[in-house]
Amino acid sequence: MKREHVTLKDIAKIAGVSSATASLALADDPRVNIKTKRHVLEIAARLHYTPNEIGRSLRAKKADTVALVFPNTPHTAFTHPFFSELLEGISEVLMANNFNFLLSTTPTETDEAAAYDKILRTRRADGIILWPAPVTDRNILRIIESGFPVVYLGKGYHQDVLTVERDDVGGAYKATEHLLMNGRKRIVHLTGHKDFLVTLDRLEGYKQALQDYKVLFEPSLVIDKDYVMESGYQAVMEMQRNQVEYDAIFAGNDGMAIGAIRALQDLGKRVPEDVAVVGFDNILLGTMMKPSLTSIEQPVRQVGALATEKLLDVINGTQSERKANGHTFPISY
Amino acid sequence: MKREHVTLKDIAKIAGVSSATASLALADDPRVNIKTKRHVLEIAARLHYTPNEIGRSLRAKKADTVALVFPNTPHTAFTHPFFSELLEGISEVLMANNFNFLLSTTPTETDEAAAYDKILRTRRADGIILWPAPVTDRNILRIIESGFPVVYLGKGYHQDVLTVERDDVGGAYKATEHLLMNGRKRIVHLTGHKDFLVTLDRLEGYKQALQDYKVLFEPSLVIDKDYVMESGYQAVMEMQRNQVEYDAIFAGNDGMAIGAIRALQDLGKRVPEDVAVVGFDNILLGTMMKPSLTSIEQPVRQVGALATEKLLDVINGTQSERKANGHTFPISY
DNA sequence: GTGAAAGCGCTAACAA
DNA sequence: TTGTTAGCGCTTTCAC
Repeated sequence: MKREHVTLKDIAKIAGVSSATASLALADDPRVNIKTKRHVLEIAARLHYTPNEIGRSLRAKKADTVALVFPNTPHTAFTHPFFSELLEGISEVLMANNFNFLLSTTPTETDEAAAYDKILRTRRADGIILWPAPVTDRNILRIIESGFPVVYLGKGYHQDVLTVERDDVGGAYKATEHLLMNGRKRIVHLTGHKDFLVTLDRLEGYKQALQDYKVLFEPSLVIDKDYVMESGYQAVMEMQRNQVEYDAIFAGNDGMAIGAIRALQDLGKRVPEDVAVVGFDNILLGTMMKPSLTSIEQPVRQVGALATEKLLDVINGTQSERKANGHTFPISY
Repeated sequence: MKREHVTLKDIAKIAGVSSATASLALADDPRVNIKTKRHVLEIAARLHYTPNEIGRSLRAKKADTVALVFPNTPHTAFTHPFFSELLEGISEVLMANNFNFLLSTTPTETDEAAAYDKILRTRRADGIILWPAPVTDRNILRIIESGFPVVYLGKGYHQDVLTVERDDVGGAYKATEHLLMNGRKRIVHLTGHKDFLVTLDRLEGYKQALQDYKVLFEPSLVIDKDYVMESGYQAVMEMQRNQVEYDAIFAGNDGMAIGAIRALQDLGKRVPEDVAVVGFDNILLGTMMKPSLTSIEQPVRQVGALATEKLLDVINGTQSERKANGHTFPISY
């Protein structure tokens, strides 16, 4: 018993006007007679008329929709700790602007190209928010060059792309500095996937801090991991087996930090007395742990919101589309 | 330099056929000559043609899109621990079926009605997945009665609605039983918002277990809270002030459990020796805490996936739309 | 086997 | 001030 949908034509017919007039009336166009307008509006309200956006989209050649595209692989998945915050920031702005929010995930990274293309060509969305891709990903360039409105949530590796990024180098510098100022000398750094720029940036910040504080950088203290909680745990266990000596850990994200702390506890080491640990992201759960997790705050929600605002500007033509438009968020801790 | 879009007409013109034939060729219709077909397909591929889905939607009167609607309020927000898992389950099924995923949030619960209506009438989506609403919410009924394909992620309070729910009573029963079997007698229950059915169900399971184990239910041991980590912390502190005696806590979710554990630790109580704590949701972080959090597993991802599959069945007409279609997920721990 | 034409719901240019 | 017409891109009869 699916009710047929009430359309503009229905309204027009009942009101005894043409659909053009009805359309104008609903758009509150000054040309249409005030009485007719009221009449039309009254009928529309009574029948709970809402314009079919598909029809409107086809006509206007825009979808009033923004898509977030990202691969749903373990390390960039939904379960990524701050992913939900990002969604929240994006969603807020979109809803406030009466835009729709399309979520597009791909099972693997290689399918990403297809997903981009699809969004691009099916015209289901007017713009795309891109999740940071591996630096090796060449698809990004294609999208950017297509002229389609895009905002990239990371460091732009193309002059013309709109970006919103965080100061990962600076954040990592602060984290490391914090440990150095507490007198730590042998600071382990647990990295994420090395093919992400974020990872390289955090490593860079770590190195810079060491250098500024005249502590020799020791490659053996950098453990390549993958942003997963379990890896933090394993890293500590591996170091135990390899008899690595260290008095602090700077983890590439909070997940690894939490895993590391757990491992340290299981080994009977005291945190932070024996080993101090600093994370990155400042997820809420860190504050409730014992010991509390020291972490670098990531303004993820604001990143999402700002990225969306900038994208909408481009879509609405409020802003010149192709300009170096990078914006770096400061990171506090 | 926004490139104009390549349309079916373009393909047809270049191929030297009518757009009707081009359309049939692309749909692999047997009527069209194999040679023409190949020719058309070749050109389409070369020009990277993808049908405009808006046009197609308008014609077909369907959007190939499913919307998830929920209020973005603190306790049902994105940051809800298992929210991301739900998204993942939904997303997986939708992408596999070439459906689009629309995320629709509302700033307040009262705006939800508007959001539903909008989705319903703008025809942007063919079906809706409904986040569990407060039992007091009357909007749900309107949607259900509208005949629009809907699946509700909770206990149906309408005979005709398709639901996917979890066995919250049973889960809470198990959690409480676990504590009782460990010899605990004075078990505190931290509840979530009382106007959600989940909350009432968990309370019910708690009561049933007590009864079955011949432990007197004591209303003063039920503390009304709101599923937020901080509240778990506060609850313990309040009980301390009020000199409530207890030897176990069954928290309505993991967040409150984690908060409670932290408070207990701050008060110098040992977990689980002095006070045993059981949570609900089994979020990943619980396993990395020290002490590890005992929790009731929620198959949230599967709930999302199943809900989506059932909804697609309804949309595709694979399944009779209006039938008692409840499905209860078993909960393990 | 192919093309012409109609129409999904909407809006905008143009006429009246 | 209102109506007529056309067309966004697509698919689907119905002729040929």
